[in-house]
Amino acid sequence: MYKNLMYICVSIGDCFVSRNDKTMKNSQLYKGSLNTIIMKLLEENGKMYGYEITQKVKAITLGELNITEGALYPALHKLEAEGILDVEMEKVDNRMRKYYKLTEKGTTETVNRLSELEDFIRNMQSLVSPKPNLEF
Amino acid sequence: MYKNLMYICVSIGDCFVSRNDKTMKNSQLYKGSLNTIIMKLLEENGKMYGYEITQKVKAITLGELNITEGALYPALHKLEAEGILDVEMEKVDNRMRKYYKLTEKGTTETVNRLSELEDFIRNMQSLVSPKPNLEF
DNA sequence: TTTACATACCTAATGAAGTTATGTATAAGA
DNA sequence: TCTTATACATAACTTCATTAGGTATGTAAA
Repeated sequence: MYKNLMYICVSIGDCFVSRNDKTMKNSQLYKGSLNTIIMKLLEENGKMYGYEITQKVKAITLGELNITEGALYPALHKLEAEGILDVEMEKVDNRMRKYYKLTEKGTTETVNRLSELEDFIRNMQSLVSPKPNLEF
Repeated sequence: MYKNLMYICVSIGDCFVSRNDKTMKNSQLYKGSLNTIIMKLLEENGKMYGYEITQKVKAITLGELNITEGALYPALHKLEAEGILDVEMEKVDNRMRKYYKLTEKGTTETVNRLSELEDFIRNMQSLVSPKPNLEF
């Protein structure tokens, strides 16, 4: 219902939806997973630019996860500074794009991150699933 | 290998492992999941005290996730302040224990949190699994 | 018997990651 | 022309967890 707030209040009158739909809140659970997501997408797609990443994530999660630009760009810069990502500027339709791709180090590191994610998911499922009795 | 550092340096000489094994680092991925974990454990076990929660989590995850006390106790206090948890003091073997259990509100909220966790896991799996071609 | 370890609670300073709210700029469409 | 979409960026703030302590009792080893 939150998702429809914009449309509702537009029909009533003015609405302070500055530029994007800020009514969509990501769950706390996504905290800490951004780098892994970025690296995995780059591993899969070769090279991507920031805006493309936000759109791809939104599409794959059917709108449930919206990467904020304030989180994404600093994250990309940090990964670049750490030598995980390489950057390459390109001008498309008079607009600047910064394409990111994994370095060799980044590719190796991505394998580790994905393995950590697997462990994490497995552990969370152990914690929340009505597990078979351990005292057995 | 990090896990064995304590034993290695003890065999060499002095080692600054103050009180617990501080060499165990949890992945960034766990950030944001602590409240959900606490609430689910309480839903399952009725009532638990703080130390018990840390041990239970360590056991279930086979030592992979270690809740730090600096994270746990503030989290419990916050959940209590929000009316999610009720507290009950009990003295056992001359040691004080604070047993926590879900309030009615807490029980309702736990259902939401678990549903969020399911969505989160599903979305993360969509993002990282070599998914079937969406352009098909 | 003193030292260490386990149990059991607590908090303060710091760090890391994300949100919110902006700023800048071009292109497309109503 | 005004809005929306594309495309980058950062600064202030919040939240969560880590690090690093403090207090106290019980038990086992040195």
